[in-house]
Amino acid sequence: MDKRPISIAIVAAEAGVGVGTVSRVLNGSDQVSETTRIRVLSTIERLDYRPLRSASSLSKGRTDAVGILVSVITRPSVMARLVGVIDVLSDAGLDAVVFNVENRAQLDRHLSSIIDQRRVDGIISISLRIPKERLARIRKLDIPLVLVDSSLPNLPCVYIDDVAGGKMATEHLLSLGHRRIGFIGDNAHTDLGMSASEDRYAGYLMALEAAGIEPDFDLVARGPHSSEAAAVLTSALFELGKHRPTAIFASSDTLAVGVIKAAQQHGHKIPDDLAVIGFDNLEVSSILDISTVNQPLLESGIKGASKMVSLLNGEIVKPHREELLLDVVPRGSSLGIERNNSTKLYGVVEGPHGLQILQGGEELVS
Amino acid sequence: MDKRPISIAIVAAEAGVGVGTVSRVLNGSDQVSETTRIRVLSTIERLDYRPLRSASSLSKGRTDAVGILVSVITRPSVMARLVGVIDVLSDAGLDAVVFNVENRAQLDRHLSSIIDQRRVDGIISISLRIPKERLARIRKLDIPLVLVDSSLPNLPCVYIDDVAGGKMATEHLLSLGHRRIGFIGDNAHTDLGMSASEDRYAGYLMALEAAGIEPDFDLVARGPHSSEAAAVLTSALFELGKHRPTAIFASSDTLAVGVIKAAQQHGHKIPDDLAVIGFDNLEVSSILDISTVNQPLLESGIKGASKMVSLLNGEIVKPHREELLLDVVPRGSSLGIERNNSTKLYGVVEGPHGLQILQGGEELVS
DNA sequence: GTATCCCATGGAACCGGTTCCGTTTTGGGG
DNA sequence: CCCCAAAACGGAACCGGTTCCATGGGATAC
Repeated sequence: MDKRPISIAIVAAEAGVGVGTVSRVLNGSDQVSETTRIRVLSTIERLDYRPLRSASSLSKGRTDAVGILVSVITRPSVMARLVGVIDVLSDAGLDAVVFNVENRAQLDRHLSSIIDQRRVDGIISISLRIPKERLARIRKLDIPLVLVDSSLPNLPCVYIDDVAGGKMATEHLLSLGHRRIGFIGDNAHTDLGMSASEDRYAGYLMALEAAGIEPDFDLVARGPHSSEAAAVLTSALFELGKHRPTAIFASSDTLAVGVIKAAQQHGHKIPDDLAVIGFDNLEVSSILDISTVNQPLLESGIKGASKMVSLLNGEIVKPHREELLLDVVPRGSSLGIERNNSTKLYGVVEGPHGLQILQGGEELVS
Repeated sequence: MDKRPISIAIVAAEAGVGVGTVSRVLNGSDQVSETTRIRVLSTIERLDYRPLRSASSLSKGRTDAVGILVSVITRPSVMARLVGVIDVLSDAGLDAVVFNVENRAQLDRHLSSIIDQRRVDGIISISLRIPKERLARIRKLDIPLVLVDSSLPNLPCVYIDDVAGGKMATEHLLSLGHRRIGFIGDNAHTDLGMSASEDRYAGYLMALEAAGIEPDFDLVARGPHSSEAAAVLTSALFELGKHRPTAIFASSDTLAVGVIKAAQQHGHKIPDDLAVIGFDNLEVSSILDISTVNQPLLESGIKGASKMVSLLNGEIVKPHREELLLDVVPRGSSLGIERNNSTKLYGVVEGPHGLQILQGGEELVS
């Protein structure tokens, strides 16, 4: 029995060639004759040789891995971006090393570990604000950095205009005739710098002002990013009695779900007694028929990761900073038109054991 | 300007010590005098030296990284497990390299890349069935492998008894007096081997049989894993008229959401006209008050990753194979008792700009 | 004072690929 | 058949840490 795993030297000896040749075969160099290539490949096969990634990394001077810093990964919106990032990196042959960041301490810890251990070739930050001093260091060390869902000068990034989005959402409610419009958002996350909710709030205020409406801070409420919290806040708003809002802009769909749930518990009809619009266009808002502001989540991940791939290939990143567009998706929670939006998408057939909807695309292959 | 990054040799020369000593300082060996340690550390600081992970990996013979194979990452249940895994690995100083698997081809591609490039020290598989031939290879090569949400003989794994869970869910509906109980589940994913839905279906059949009820396959429907699909299937079941089910067991909460939505669209009251129970106890089922079977998702990830950490440390994995327990969480969708479950968890206070719920735990630190 | 032991230390060998440079082989033209 | 350019190839040097072994020096014991 061979004690140590097969190395390139053993393969070379066994195939009767030099180590350089084996390496060239492995890396698809065209400096190898067809005969030799076949001989080497068959030897590799026979010995079951598996090159060691870290050795390759050491000589090549790169890890072929990208660190992904993710703010509170469980949020569906963050999740969708992450999926986009991972898919693109995989296709480019890059490892996706994921770091979950839930508070400032973790952010610092992971950042310094990434930077100081030189374990990855670049960093993609999702929905996070990198602290100034870390940023300076990353820049000085020339570590490729791409921001997804945030924006900083002179850095490649993919972002949206949350202020404009908040304005659009509020204008949608205004256009339906509402004047007492409430806002429910996240607590300001000063530690992680996730300012989306506050930015959307700013847009909300702008829209009100443009409509000549004095903002009523009794209609504004903030809490943790959960449906439950939003439900509680909404209940509190209902205690205003006849001064309660006739419409609510929730700074994310997750919150909108809670708003609607609370309204129903109080016996209020959606949207007649309370119109609701959310933000993000999560899957849940589609099924629950919640109006929302659509933002391209998956696409933001895809575009961000593509920029990283370009950076690592030494190519020029085409649109260095890229703003993705938003659009209002009006649904039943504000319009009151129950749209039977799904029925025609699927064909129900008789299966061997009951009804069945066949999957589309690749799933059919199996 | 120094062209090349600082190496350990430069640090050693600058500090007037040998490379061995610097390495010992870096690795916290106690074979270094305090004076020397301080001098080396200050030199490291001064030169801004950052050790290269891949070089260390090469000498040490390990990567300190773990590959995580994740089946369709976007599913909330899978997501929760992943979070648990990542957190534990991070704490153990291990990199989490995530591979998203959406079909059989991807599974094969990622597996062979992981195995053949020796890029990670171990593999954690979440909700996937590893193909037999790959498994044999992994075993032969002695690559540590831990299964989360699946089970195979002689492998460390964390799993649940889906059959028992399906039985529990169905028994819950039976205990409420229902006799015409429908089942809505996923299409069988033979390619990825995610058998949870079918296993739960088996439990459903067992419970019916135990209750002396002949299964009615007209009440059984399968489709893609989405609320929309479940809604369509539910609508189809309603077309049975007076033969329609009085209760439905949905093999996951995501599907249950669609079931409820469809019922409401048809003007049916939950749970009076239709009782519903889901599976997984996702966040959404809590806010929408959906009865469900709780399984410890986060915990499964935590336990699975812990086993991996033990394996890599050469320790004995305590419970080699671990079954996590399930329990029925009865909620309004089957019982009809609207539980006002959230209100008392939060304290609403007057904030500077409207109402506010303060975050709990670590968020308060900032 | 000297023998002994142990702790601290320097540094060479090593991990397993990649790359460059020098040499050999090949192939085609004269 | 010979010559020369180009292609194919071998292998040493190198990437930057870790580890083991040999060595030096200080403390302790006698």
